[in-house]
Amino acid sequence: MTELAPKYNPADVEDKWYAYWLDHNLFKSVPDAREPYTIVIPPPNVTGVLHMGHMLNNTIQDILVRRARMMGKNALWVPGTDHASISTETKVIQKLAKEGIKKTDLTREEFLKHAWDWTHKHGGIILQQLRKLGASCDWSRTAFTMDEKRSESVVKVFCDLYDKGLIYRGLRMVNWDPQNRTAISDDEVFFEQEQSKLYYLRYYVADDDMSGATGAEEEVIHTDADGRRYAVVATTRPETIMGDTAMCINPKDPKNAWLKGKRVIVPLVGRVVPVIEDRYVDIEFGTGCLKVTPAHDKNDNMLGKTHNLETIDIFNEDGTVAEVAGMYVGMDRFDCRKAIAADLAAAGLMERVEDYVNNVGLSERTKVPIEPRLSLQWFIDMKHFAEISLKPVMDDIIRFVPEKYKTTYRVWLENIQDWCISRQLWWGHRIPAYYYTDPADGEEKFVVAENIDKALQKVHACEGCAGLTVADLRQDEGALDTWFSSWLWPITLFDGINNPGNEEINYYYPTATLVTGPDIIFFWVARMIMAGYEYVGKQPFNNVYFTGIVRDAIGRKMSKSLGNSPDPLDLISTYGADGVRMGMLLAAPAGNDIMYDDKLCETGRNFCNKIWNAFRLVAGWDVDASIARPEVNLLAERWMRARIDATVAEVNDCFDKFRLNDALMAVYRLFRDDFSGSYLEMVKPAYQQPVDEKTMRATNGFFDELLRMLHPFMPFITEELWQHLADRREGESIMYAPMPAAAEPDRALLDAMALAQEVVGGVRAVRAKKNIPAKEELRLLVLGEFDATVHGVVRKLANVGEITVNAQKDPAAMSFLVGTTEFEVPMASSIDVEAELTRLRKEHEYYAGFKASVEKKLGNERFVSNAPAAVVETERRKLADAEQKLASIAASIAALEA
RNA sequence: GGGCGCUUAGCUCAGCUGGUUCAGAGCGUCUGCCUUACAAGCAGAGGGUCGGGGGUUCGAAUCCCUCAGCGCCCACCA
Repeated sequence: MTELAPKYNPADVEDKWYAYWLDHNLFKSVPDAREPYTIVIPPPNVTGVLHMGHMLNNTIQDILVRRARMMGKNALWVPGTDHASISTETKVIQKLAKEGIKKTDLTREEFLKHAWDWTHKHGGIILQQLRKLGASCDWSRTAFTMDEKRSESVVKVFCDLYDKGLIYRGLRMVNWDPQNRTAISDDEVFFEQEQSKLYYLRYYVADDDMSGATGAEEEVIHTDADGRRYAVVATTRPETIMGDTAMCINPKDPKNAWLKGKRVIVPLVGRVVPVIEDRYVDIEFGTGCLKVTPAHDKNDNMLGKTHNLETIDIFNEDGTVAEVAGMYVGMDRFDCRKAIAADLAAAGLMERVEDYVNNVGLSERTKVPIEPRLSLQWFIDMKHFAEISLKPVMDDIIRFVPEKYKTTYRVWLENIQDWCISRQLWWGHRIPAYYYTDPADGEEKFVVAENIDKALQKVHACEGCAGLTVADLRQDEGALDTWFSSWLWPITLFDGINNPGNEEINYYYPTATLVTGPDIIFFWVARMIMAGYEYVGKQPFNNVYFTGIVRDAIGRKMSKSLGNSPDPLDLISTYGADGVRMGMLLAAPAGNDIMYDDKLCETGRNFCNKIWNAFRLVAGWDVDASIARPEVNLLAERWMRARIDATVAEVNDCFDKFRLNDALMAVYRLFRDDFSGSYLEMVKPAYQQPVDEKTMRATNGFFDELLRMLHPFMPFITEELWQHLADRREGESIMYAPMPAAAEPDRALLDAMALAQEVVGGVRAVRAKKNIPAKEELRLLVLGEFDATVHGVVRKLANVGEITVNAQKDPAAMSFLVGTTEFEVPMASSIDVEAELTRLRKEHEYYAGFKASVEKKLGNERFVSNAPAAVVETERRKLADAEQKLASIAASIAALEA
């Protein structure tokens, strides 16, 4: 046995064992006869770095996988990364910009080369970091959402859904990101409150014949100095007036009734537009008059459709004013707002400006205000998918933990919108649609096909198109939403799209548990469920464990700008991977936000040290085969056995409920309090004395079991010590040692020991109170019975010599109650009679009060007749106990007073 | 505007199909110990009228109503 350092040093062991696990292929899984247990990693951004959210998430996954492995399952954790199209493309553009290169100066191929270079340079760093955490992923399976297999699958699925009529191309109002010049889905928009202005603009009535106005209404009709009448429209976006094609009022709005059937003149622009009526307009808001710009607002677009209005798109892709606007051309939309506001004011067309707080939609990636924009995009019809994916979750075929997210999920599905899957980006899966000009009518048409050759075949099938060649086809320039590949992840990892029904997909799918954040329940979780049913006909996972959001100690979200997010690798080097894992888990009940604090990792590190030192103690014992096992050691063994049995059951229950932090806490207490604090103290031989063989064997056996129970949580230290514990073969690992199985614990013994421990606590409290050193042996008097089998425990743990049962009261003793029995520790020196009397009287008062409340309860006829017999019975027992205690305390008081 | 959830010890939380002396855990705090496994430790102690109010019940942290405060999600009124 080599010398063990007095402190655990994680750096000495972590890399060593990780390399060992890799060298012996211990993370590897191939289908076999065992039951599978599969987890697919939520693929992090390929160019991302590890943050605290990943730490939490991946710690949990590793715990689940390691435990399953030790429970005899064929456990597989598949790692991989996501190409994250918008995020990566943005980063590449920024990087190129620093080099003075503009994306628009590059061809698609050139740009993609830069993007791939970038991906190769930064890609996979995060997976390297996961190794530091101890992640037991089967790295041989590392996948990428844009690698060959995944890409092929994505294209296949697109074509299939198109053929099924579930994908369509349409001109729709989409969320446009003018910085990246791409459409984004509704889910990629977030709203922020903004301090803005509400501009009140004059819309003069055209061809005013002064009709329609009568009586009281006159009061609200605006008239200028020349007597011309006008309506006032409140808007936050005056820059869109060039796109106005109507003004809208509520048909039930009396104050604007005079405008009915009139036409008004768009200020500055001079365009004459009709006044339309629609109940959509809120009478109370502003003046009740709404300018309608069908090209630049979702609701306006809806009005445009209903009322057949012209649509004038006045913005370019980059958010500058387009040619058709006729004025302010080329100006940025926000500069234009300022300019137009000034011009309106100068022209006397601005009634007033008010401060106004409104919600502005921003692009999640670029943080730029999105521009509602009409464009041709690809969509998935979601009705079908919503139908197939609701029931399995509501029926718990897929179990959500915590359950509250079922409601969130249901509500989203019930209000689902079609999914815009096209992005005007290059980094991603290119949309497999091919455009061509039909020679017959000169119109542009398209086909959807897996590749250009198949596309050409389809084109040839059309009448009159036989003469077209590959050169006549143009592939769609757009790419697919990243989630269009992620939603296939649990399938494509086992090649279930390209090769349906293959051995791997049949074996590993459905996966066991998905561990992810609730923030991507719609983006990802819901869509995987849809794809799972559509393409495999089964749920992609049986459980979804939603982690919380990691926040700092005062509840703020971790963010780079706040600088409140610790670097996970720094944490690992400070506290050790095991310490950090424990820290993450300690504060992480499923679904609740977790308040992260370095303190938690410190607790983890301290615990590692505890384990380490317990091992040092045991490892330092010499065995002497000739000595007999002390009686108390046998008792300690039986008790430890029972404690482990009870805890295994508790841990199993916690895992069933995904209460991982409670599971860890149970094992933590088992090791620290029961094993280290009690068991080892009970069996520990005197200093430099040898230990008997049986005790040694039992202790090592317990240690082995405890290490196994701890291993999923703290893989490194447990492997290190487990290897020390016995001669292991090369390649052997605790990773595959069986998890202790549940057994019925010896409850009677647990109860007896609990009592003994209370007595130990009582004696120790006396010591603390009277400042008696632990080394000084004490005597113990029991005024009644005390189970003789546990006397040895009290002797050893409380350093008590003689224990006298059914003893006579000693007036010069410190006393305490355990249950209804009084225990006394005789004092060598005299005791502080007054202090002791005060304490006893206080105690007497408490029990008297308690007794009174129980008596009151039992005196209540309705309680006795209504409550279940068992409940009444416990009350009776409480009363009897209280009476006995009171008698005992009263006797002590009397003895002292005498 | 719609929905979900939360409020229990100084902090983070558990308990909540009502009834074991039910008010708990971890961390922190306080006191005493450098007792040769561990001061990253040991022993002991203190600490909450379970957010306020009302109701149901023999009995409420637990069920109902209401008020207050906080958080999240969805929608996005120009």
